[in-house]
Amino acid sequence: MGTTTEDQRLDALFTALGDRTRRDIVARLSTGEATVKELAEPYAMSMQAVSQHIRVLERSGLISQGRHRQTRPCRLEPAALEAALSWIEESRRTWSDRMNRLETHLARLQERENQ
Amino acid sequence: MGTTTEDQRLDALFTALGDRTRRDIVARLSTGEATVKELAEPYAMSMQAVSQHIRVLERSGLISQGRHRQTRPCRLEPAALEAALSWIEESRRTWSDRMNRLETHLARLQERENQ
DNA sequence: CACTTGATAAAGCAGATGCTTGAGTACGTG
DNA sequence: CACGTACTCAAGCATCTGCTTTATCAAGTG
Repeated sequence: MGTTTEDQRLDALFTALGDRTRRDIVARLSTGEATVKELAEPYAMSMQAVSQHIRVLERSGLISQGRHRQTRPCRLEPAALEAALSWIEESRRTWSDRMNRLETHLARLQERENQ
Repeated sequence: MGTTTEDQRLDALFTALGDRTRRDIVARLSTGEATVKELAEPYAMSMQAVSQHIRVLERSGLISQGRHRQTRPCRLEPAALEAALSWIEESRRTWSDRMNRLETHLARLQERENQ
């Protein structure tokens, strides 16, 4: 558990998702592949800026880029999303386990009081 | 859907999770409350630095701080975790829906070919 | 070939981030 | 009251980010 490499992986993942533009891009790619130009179209910023966001997303493992003619189509890598999901779910599970223990503990205390 | 405020909320959430120390703190708090001093103990950095991480987590809604004597106990706010989870699950759902459609489409094409 | 299109590379810059140290505050204890 | 403890506030600083612009490259098109 908790190796440094895994930490770096999660750093890159969550940092990548911590930007509105990049979340937009991920959401867009969840509906299918798209080229850099297509991804850049909705934004006021330059295509270079979007290209840099794509680099961040690629380094995080969230997307990958292929080659087709003069374009570089981007596609979502859902495995990376799963990694982020898993981390959150682990924390949630730990928290709710503890809540359940507290609950049963309190229930027992109350039972004794009512006897 | 997709209001600016919700975007800012998600920015804060994912950015907060994009740091190893802050994820550590969240994981630690999923097992129960802790004071700033207790949270700072495992790290080489100053308590002030940890206090600043806590501020970031608080602004993101992931944790909240109370007061008890001279300490400020921190507790996890699981609702914020759920918000992050939901965003990821939405993207995943969109992606897998599309995959299912592609699958059935390909199956149909193959059926016709085999006739 | 010259020219356009889709994209990356590189440099520069304003602003954010993660830490530090030093000072201040609030509560509790001798 | 003086002192210790648990913290926050504030300023400073190195580094990182998110963008820009200019330059370059690779793949089609006239």
